[in-house]
Amino acid sequence: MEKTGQPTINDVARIAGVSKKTVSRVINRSPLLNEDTRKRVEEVIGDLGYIPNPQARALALGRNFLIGLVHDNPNAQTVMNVQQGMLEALYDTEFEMIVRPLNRGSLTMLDDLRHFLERQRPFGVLLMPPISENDVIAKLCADIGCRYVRMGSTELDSDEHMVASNDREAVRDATRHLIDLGHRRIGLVSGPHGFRSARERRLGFEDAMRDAGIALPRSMIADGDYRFESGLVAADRLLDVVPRPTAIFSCNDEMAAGVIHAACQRGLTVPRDLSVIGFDDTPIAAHMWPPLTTVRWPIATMARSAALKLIAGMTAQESDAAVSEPSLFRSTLIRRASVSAPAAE
Amino acid sequence: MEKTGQPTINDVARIAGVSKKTVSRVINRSPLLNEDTRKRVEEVIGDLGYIPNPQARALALGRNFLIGLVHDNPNAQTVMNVQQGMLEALYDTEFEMIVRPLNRGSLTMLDDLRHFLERQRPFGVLLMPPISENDVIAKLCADIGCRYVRMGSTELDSDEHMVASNDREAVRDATRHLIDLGHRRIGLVSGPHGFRSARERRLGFEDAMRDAGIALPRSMIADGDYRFESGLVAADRLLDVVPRPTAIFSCNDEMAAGVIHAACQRGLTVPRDLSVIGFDDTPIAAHMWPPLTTVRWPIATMARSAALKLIAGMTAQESDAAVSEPSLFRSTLIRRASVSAPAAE
DNA sequence: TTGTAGGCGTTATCAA
DNA sequence: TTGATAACGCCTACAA
Repeated sequence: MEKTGQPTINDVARIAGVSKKTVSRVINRSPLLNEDTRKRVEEVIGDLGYIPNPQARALALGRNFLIGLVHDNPNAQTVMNVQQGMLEALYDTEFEMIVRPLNRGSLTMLDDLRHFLERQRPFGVLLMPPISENDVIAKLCADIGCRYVRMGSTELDSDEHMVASNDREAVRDATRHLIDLGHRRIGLVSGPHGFRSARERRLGFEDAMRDAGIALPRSMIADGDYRFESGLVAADRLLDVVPRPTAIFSCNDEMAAGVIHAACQRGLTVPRDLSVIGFDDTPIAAHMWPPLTTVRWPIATMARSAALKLIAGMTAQESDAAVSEPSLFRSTLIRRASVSAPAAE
Repeated sequence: MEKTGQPTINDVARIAGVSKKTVSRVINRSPLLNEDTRKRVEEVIGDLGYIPNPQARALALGRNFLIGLVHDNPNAQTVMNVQQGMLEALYDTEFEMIVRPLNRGSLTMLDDLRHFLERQRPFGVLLMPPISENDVIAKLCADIGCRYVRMGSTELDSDEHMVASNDREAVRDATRHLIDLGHRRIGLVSGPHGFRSARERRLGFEDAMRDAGIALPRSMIADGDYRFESGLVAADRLLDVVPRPTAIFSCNDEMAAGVIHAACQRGLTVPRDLSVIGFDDTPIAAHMWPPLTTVRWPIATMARSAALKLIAGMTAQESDAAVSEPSLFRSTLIRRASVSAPAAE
């Protein structure tokens, strides 16, 4: 039992009257094993409550059982959803989740990541947007020899390295919903420059407006950074325009909350005076007043799928099922109370 | 350089012309080392880009460099804040954060945790409320020999194992604020049974009411579970009471959002018809309309301090500074727009 | 101040 | 189908 109190493979081998290697074979489900031997060893394992030491395995195998979540996401709920999805995939496997936030602004970001990967040598990493959009980062992972899967708003990499959503199309649909209701002056609160998702969503918005033959003056587009305050400021700008927009599409829910906040501050009523649509469908969307019409972004499902891709072929039960994890996920419009037809003028 | 491409301690030793042990001493900052030798070895380390293999160290030392975050918290923002605080403490150390959610409802929860601790053998774990309140869990950690620090709403353990906030007092102050403004019919949306924080907060509420000599009928207390929906339901019950309460204290922000939601659904205006106070000061508090008066709970700071306690004495720069991490943190009232004096009747 | 020998718990190699 | 032996990369004890 040694000093740690934990039984080791040696204890099992000795008591079962077999060699270490045989025990090892039992643990790793080797096919070439006598049934009787296996039974006997498994019994001893059960009696002793033996648990293979992950550190020792990691050393011997040259890789550990940690899946890293690398992110630099401003939205807490989004990060949590991703964590939850990952953990679902990792549940009942030998893998654990290790979280590594990165600071996009920092000059040392790349070094930080390299340092993390080289030191910790995780089995694989899940790259969250917006970091996932950076090809340099993906290349760094590849060079170091660390598996990776990127989550993104469009396909940026080969299937095995990618899980994507159809943001552009989803936003197009959402915008068309506003247009169908009769809105013509529709404002956009965009996401930050450098975010691929921001670009895709903006393109979707522009698609819909163009398709409907509606002019889109520059004054109807205000830049945001996916944070509440930026939504507030952007909405203030848009609502200053005369004539006022009758609807605003915000590139995420948090900024949409800012938009509604700004409207309330001016004494406007949503949706009577202003319709608002967000993106994400984080819990806040359903919780705010009025409940927010938004695009449901299946980020948790995507993360789960991404994690399964990462460990594909490593787990007993999944084998190649995981290889066929889907790579494209559809976002859909969730209609709630923040949208109505524009008031007659 | 071996097959992995990574240089090992052997490479460094060979090239520097010293023994492995000497290199090891350099890595671990052993005091008994010739300055020249150290310089020479460090140079080789730099040239090679050598990084000690954590798995090998973990095996040799019998412990790894993972700090676990064990939680079963319904609030995403709270969990993220804790993660952020932990990571701040772990920044620039050799420790990494590994996240382990637990399912309080599940019968296998204790086994799950035991399994996690025995398999992974984290260096230490941070226990978040509400599971941190469970003495059985703390005992399990102690028995297994895993360091732990509990975060809680009152002192549940000795200083080295505890980081606490003063919820009862903070809620007493918040409630008194309502009373001072003239409110007499004040409702309470409580937290779930079994949560120590829920109990402390409720006691604080009752303290204030009793101190002010205000009767507290059972109808003015509605049970919640810290989730939005429960706040909605609880508020509906409270607002059905005749005469209506003029203010509601909610034991967390998320439920407070539910309270405001319920009020809006009835056409009531906050704070004119109903004052609301929450607890936590999560971002949603400032983002909702009207901005929520709430109690700021310094959970990220607490988590940072807890993590520092965990690794106290393990880091070079901190040495014993971390031992003196504070154990009690004060929550304070943040006044925003969801509270006013009650309307004249 | 530095080096040698042995061990941490597991897996891989290759022979039996 | 099994087992002896040698890695894996680092650390501790003890010796020099």
